[in-house]
Amino acid sequence: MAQDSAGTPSPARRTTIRDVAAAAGVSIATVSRILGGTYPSSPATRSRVMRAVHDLDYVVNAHARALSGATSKSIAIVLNSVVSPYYAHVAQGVQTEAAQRDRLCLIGTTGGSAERELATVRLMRQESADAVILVGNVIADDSYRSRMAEYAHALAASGSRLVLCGRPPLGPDVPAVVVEFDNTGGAHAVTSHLLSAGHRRILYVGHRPGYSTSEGRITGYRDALAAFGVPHDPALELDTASLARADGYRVMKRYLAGSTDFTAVFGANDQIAAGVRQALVEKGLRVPDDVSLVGYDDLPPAEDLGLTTVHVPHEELGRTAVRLALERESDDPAEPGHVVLGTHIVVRDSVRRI
Amino acid sequence: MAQDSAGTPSPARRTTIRDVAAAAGVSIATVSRILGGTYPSSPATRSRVMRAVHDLDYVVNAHARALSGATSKSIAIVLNSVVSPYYAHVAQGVQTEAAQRDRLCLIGTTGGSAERELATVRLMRQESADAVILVGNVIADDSYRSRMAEYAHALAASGSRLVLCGRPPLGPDVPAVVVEFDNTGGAHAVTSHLLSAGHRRILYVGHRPGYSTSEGRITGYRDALAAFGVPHDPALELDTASLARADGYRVMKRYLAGSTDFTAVFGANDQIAAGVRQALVEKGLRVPDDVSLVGYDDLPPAEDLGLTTVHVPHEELGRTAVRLALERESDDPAEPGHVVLGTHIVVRDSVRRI
DNA sequence: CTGTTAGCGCTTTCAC
DNA sequence: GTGAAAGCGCTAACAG
Repeated sequence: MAQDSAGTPSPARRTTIRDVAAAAGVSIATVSRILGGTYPSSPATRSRVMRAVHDLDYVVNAHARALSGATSKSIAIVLNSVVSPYYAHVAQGVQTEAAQRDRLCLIGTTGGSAERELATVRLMRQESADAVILVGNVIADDSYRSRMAEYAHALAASGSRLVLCGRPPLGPDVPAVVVEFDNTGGAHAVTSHLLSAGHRRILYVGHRPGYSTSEGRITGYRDALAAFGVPHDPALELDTASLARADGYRVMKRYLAGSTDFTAVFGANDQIAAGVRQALVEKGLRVPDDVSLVGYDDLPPAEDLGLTTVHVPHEELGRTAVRLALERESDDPAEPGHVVLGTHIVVRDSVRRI
Repeated sequence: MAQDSAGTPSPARRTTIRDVAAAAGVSIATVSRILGGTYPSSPATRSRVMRAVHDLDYVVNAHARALSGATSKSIAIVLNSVVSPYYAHVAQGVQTEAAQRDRLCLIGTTGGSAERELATVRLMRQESADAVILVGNVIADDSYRSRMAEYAHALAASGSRLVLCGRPPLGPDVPAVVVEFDNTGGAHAVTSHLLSAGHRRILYVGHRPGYSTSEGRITGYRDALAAFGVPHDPALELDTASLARADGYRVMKRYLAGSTDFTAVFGANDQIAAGVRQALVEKGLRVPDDVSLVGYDDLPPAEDLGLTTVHVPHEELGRTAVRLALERESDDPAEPGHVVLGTHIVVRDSVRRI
């Protein structure tokens, strides 16, 4: 009797190219060529092969294909978390662009831990991803810089590349491409918007010293103030530990207990602005009647709150990251590989002229 | 002169296990075993190998490893989009649990297109993912059922498995596991909450006939009404095309033009509720003073709006999906593989007793 | 304990 | 046009 005839169903074995070849009565080389596309073949053979493929519901083994030299096709994205709208939108952009270029998307989250980031990047290296895209805000200290340089070189050494999103560039000797937003410009624009409406005492809530994004935004704020000849008052700049709504609420509440010497608030992002708004409302101050409020990012809950804010093209960031990573493959490596995406202000209903 | 000595940098070749073996002066088998862990080896050899691995910054080639039989380690998740908070939270859960089990997470979005779903599932098959997790709301028609059965069998045939999240089960002959929420129970609970507060004319906004989730929720609504002896009035059930905020707004606005014969609104989800709220406010009706409002999901913007809603453990859904998929590997296949996750009501400040 | 060797499934020269 | 055969990098029997 035939082997494997007994009751135990043989543990699922994937149908291989060999099965297809046998079914079509051709060699595996022929099957490979026909499936590969660009290759001459007789219509008769071709249809027999295709029929076998269909009947057997054959799909290639991506691992075998990758191993045998065919360029692998995957983009890796590494971020803090997927639930934050900021990251989610960037991830969506990455995924969309990757799919359009017929590439698989590998995803890993780090929860902000450098250790998990390292592990994740290593994992992506194992998978030989075409590119590894790192997203997110970070303190650009020496430890960060050397870690990134390490990633960049390791990836470059195996023909992959590192893309940094919303993070500061690393220097010319590091083989990484950077895509970021114009934080300073956007912050300058909204601050000017407030200043034009007559506001002079503008609270900045949610600064996080050291974080490049934060530094960029507060610089725009200060520059705009200076441009309008408004003296800089450090007491109006409130730091927070995170950019979560709760922090905006907490810090604003505490400040309100001491002083109300301001007419407008600039939240470092929309979440902070939402928290600020809550604190104001609880204090009996209405937006925009009593206090004007602006945010940054144009993500939920900006629209729900009718918040004037700065629109940031998050999804475009993701797409650009993929595009850059892939296009630079054939490019000359002399190019800087640093792109800054513009932002624009979105006027809703949270600012009042005084 | 040596080959490859000229200017052109040889196209990045990844360092292989052979390089490590050579550097450490051992065979590749030894390297493989030492890196594999569970295997005896002399400390001396071991340290030499580890040193070489470190010096060369070697990482295994996941494709080669997968090809040579070592069980691949990846979980695929397929969803409409990552930017919707609903999907984002589920994805986060999947990713977290996958990482904990030391597995890579592949992600694909379909934008709701069946065609792209098919393509994505095929892609995941090529990658030989341990499991393919399909998330999201869907009309459970025959076309859907046969498509899922096809996926399930194809995946099962190659030792993988299909997991359906928030979708109806397929029947006992289809090798798929299902994880969903108790939509009916949650809807029953919030509706009862409104009824207990004295409301009798309760508008249900956002029904989508045919969608299993929607059917479950409206059933809970109707059952609760019946339990309180309130007659069912079909005119109070408003359909929408999607569950987007804009649809809630539009439908509510239209309804308000004709009638205001209700004291409470149940939004099919929080987004719908947010739109409803906007329409109410524009009409001069305040929440909860004039109209009570509840939602479903407990996702943003529920908290911002102080919305009483039903908390749904989205992240847990993702984790459970991974757990089920992986644990059933060794399990007996007789088990149904159908899990229903419970929900609970979250009382905030959008319901008033009358 | 360590080395040799045979594949895993596929692509790709090289012959025919 | 098509087939035969040589690897891709790794793991897992087999020897030693």
